[in-house]
Amino acid sequence: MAVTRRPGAHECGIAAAMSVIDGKWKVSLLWTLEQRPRRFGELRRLVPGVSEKVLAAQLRELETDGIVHREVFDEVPPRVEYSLTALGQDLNAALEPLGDWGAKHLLPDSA
Amino acid sequence: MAVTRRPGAHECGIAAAMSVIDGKWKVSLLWTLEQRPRRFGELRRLVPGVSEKVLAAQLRELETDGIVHREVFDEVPPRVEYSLTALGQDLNAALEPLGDWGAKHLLPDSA
DNA sequence: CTGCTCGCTCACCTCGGGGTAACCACCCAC
DNA sequence: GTGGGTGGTTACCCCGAGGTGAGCGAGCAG
Repeated sequence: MAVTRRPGAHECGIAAAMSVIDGKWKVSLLWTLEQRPRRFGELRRLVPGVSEKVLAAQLRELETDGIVHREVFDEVPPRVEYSLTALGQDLNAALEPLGDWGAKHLLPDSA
Repeated sequence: MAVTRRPGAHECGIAAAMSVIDGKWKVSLLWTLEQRPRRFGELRRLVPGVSEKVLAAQLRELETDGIVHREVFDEVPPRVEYSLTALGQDLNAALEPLGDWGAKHLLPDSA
């Protein structure tokens, strides 16, 4: 979304956070990785609709932002596992109120 | 951002919430309106960089989503005031943890 | 008559995020 | 040799959010 940041209490914090979760699939990835570490192809299957290119790109962005950890196992066939860092888990926790708000006020029946 | 929504606990809630705050200037608007109701031109000045077209569009989206209230005063020169609804105030509150997270972990010095 | 403010709307263009498909190296099974 | 699965990279295209500038209708100041 590329939210514009202006000085101000925690609005700048929001802008910074938004820039980190900016990307069509990042929240889905965050949420999927919350459960347990996943492999690349696993993520591709669990997040239907994402292309390999964009999946790789957004995972890399999350990695450079310190949200996910990427671990390469030198096996054959090659294996790569992505997992949430502590920072990523904090981020997911910080997203919960927003999810609750959305579920409460926007979804047809959250009974 | 147009976050993709898939079934799941409150991830769909997050996706719904994200679709509401999706727009380059919406969080800034939310934050500016949090303080007090504002007029159109006032918002344009307080949120530097936004164009009139996009300001009008995003305000209208926020209005149809029930986040802001638009009140027209039949004066001359014309006056229009935008304010947060209760729903909008709830949304801002739900965004606070995210802002705190961003301020804490992403901003250079939040001391 | 001209110009200014206010709150928009409209037509036009740009730019980049994301989609599509092909390709890579490696190894195994058939 | 052919196909499949691993985890990617690369080139190319498309579309839509957002930026730009103009206009508009009313009224008041000069």
